Amino acid sequence: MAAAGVIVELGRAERNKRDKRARLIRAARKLFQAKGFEATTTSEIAELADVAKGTLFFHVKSKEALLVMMFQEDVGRAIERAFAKVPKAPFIEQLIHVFGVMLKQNQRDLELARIFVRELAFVRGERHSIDMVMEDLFGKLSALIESAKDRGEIARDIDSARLGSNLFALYFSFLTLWLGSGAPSPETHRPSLREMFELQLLGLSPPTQPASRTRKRKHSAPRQTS
Amino acid sequence: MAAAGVIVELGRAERNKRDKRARLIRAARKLFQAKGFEATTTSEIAELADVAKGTLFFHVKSKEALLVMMFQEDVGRAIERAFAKVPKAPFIEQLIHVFGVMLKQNQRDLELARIFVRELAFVRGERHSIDMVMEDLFGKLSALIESAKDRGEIARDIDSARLGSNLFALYFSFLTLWLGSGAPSPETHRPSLREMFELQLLGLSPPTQPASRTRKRKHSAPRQTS
DNA sequence: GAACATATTTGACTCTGGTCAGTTTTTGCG
DNA sequence: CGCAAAAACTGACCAGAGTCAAATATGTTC
Repeated sequence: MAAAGVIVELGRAERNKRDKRARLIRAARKLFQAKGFEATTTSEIAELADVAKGTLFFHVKSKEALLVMMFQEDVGRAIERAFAKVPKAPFIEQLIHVFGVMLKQNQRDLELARIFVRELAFVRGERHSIDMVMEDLFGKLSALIESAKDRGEIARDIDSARLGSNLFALYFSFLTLWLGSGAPSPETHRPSLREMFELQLLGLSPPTQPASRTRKRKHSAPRQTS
Repeated sequence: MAAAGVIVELGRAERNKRDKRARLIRAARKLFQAKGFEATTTSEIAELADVAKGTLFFHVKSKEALLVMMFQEDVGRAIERAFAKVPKAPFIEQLIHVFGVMLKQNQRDLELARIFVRELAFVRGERHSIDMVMEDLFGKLSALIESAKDRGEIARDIDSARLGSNLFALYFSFLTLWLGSGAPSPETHRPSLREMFELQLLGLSPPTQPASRTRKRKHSAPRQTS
């Protein structure tokens, strides 16, 4: 099949099946980013990917699914990036850093982000993918929590996975509400992500050392808004 | 207008403007519940409401908006119901009760609930409505928290509004994830809503009384699943 | 390599959400 | 009233997502 001869004439034909999906996503990305989600038609995507419209829908369930796949890649990369250089700072600051990166990622294109989040609760069919990314994030979050335990910032008897999932839940709601009221910058009067995290973390520090119950402080962390 | 004569011939004509919207929502509800969201066409809704399709879109922005409005009513009512008889029990139980009612409400029709949640992050345009319901819920939640403070279950220096918003955030994420994996009953291995709440509430009790730091207990609340 | 089975591709076609120019109704005012 | 401006209404129309029967490519077996 890939022996000597025909290397030029192949055009559409050689690219094997596994590529198709990637090609479609790439085409979709380019168009979505250039013209926006609504303004891009599935026919255009198919054309740019050099396949017929029917083929597109043979590989992908819907236009939205395309957007979700594309975001999956981006979010995955954002997670890598975020965890690649977690600051050596109090746990709360590390959280703000990590989720700050995620937030910034979404901020790149509000329309797309909004649709992505919207579809999250929907993704029936594609069993894995989304869960993959989720899995990954949760794992890394747990690790972060574990080391916070080592530093004595968080009590040992707290379940890391559980705490990670709560923190993510807070982030997710914040993101949703944020996108819902479509403001590019931080936001209205709603509590900030930092405040939400602080409240969750309150009282999770170990009882060991002296002055363990440090609740009274209104805020405490150094600046660096979010 | 409504004097002696014409009472029979009036058909479409008398129902004044304020009714229109309600009529449309009622028609939509009937059809959505009978045939499902996708299967119902906007033409059908318009017909059942006895107006032209164009009129429907003059009053309502989109098919989805109709669903959201309808759910708004239902959710509002569910909140009333939930807070009408909050059990005289530990705060966590009260929470489970309240959000349990909400969850059950959504369980009535998974497809519709899914779409409702999906649109929540979107509702641009209709400034109020959704926020109204939100406002209401937050207020009632705060009150609940306040009385928990009075009972000494929660420290006074915790901001009620803030805690309420965190609890809601946890609920919202749980609901989204729950609907996302479309299981009518509780769910997979994901943490339960109760567990999420417990972790948030951990360490928020006042330092006053003895044995304040009750963390070690794995679970603690009396049964009554959710 | 013939004959059959299965997987992929295609584009004409359908169906429906949403629009819009034009018409009817309501309102405001001298 | 008479009349003009605004609001509400209408249904023919359109664009574009998603379908499907037929065509083609790929794989398998003897």
